[in-house]
Amino acid sequence: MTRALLTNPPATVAAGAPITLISGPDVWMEGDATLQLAAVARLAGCVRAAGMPDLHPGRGYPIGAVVATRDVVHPQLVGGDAGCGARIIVTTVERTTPDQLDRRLRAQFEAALVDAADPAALFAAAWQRGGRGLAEVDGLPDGLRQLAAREPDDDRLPPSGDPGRYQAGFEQVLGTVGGGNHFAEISRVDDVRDTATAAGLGLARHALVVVAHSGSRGLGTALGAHWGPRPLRGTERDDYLGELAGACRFAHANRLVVAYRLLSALGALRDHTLRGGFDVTHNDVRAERLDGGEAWIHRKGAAPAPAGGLTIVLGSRGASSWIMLGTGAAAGLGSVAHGAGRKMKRSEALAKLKDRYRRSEVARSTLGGRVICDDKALLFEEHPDAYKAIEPVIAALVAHRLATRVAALTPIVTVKL
DNA sequence: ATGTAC
Repeated sequence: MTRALLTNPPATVAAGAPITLISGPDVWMEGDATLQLAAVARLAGCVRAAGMPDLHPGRGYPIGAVVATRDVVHPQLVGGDAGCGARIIVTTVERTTPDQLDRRLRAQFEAALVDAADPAALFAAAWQRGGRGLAEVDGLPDGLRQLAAREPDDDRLPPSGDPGRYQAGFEQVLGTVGGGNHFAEISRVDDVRDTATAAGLGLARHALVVVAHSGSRGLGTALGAHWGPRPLRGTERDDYLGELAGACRFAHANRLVVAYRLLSALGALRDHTLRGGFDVTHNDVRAERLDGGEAWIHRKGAAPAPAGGLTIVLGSRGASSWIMLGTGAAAGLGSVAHGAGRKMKRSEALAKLKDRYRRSEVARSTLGGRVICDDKALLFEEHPDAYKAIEPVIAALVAHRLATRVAALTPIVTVKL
């Protein structure tokens, strides 16, 4: 059965909803992950499931999966890191002074954002309007407010439910990266494959791009704890979706503040040094068209890739990220992988790599980039060796026509503070 | 992934 799952083109597995596995040559997939995907396809209301080439085992449910349901929504298929995603902003800056940049990055990420702003107003702005909301909050740095004013409003359903349940202190985490695979990064455009699309983003070879990969931090965990592991229907489902909308907007605001901090350290906050950018959420559930009807599309570690939509597949500090252009292909449920995907569990990576590398080696990547991280365990847990190779993942997405390549970004400095 | 407890 595992062998059948790993065939290419995609295989369909009996029992439960049809599953499409987006795999290809040299894409490693752990058997446990495909078993988890098969289990997901048997959940209440499930009509389709897709495994992306970064599929790997999660807690109960796999990461790198897209699950379509009718009527029922499963909060567990979004996970505790609800609203997590990636944000990029393109600059015209080409040069940095490494030591000065390190100092500036530390200063940015170690400073408190909220000192001068009213906490309740800050939380409400992020929950209600995401990054755009920060433009209206008094007391925030001018550069951040100007960056926020450039943001379009979110087109998803408006937040509802009870934000009062969650607003105790979460504004404190706005602008923080978090742990695990989250990072803030300055990277360089080193390979442009689609010049027209790249030009639309203002993206030119050698230019520096800031990348923020983070989520709603403790807020998503609180949401998951409140709603629990059961399927939701009717008004309960709608209340959850309203609160998820708030958490997703909060996560978007968080990534914008992280991007602001990177741009600030880089000295790229002026109008003439800023180009385009975009933000994608890869842990989410939303209503989308499917087979002529509407379905709830759950994404857990899968980035939306609608026809003509920009998206990003995140590399590691030892591998490039790829900006891609979606096709909206039904086979992938309008999605792509969110990254290379883990090859080793965190505990396994720590145990194996501690003996393989010195600590001075893990703070530097094979691509010449630097890592700013004070957590020794995290340096090993998130080492590039703990991840699959990115190139076969991108090649599989292209071969299955889920997206096309726009440009590759090579990490220069990765911040995990 | 996270905040907190062990």
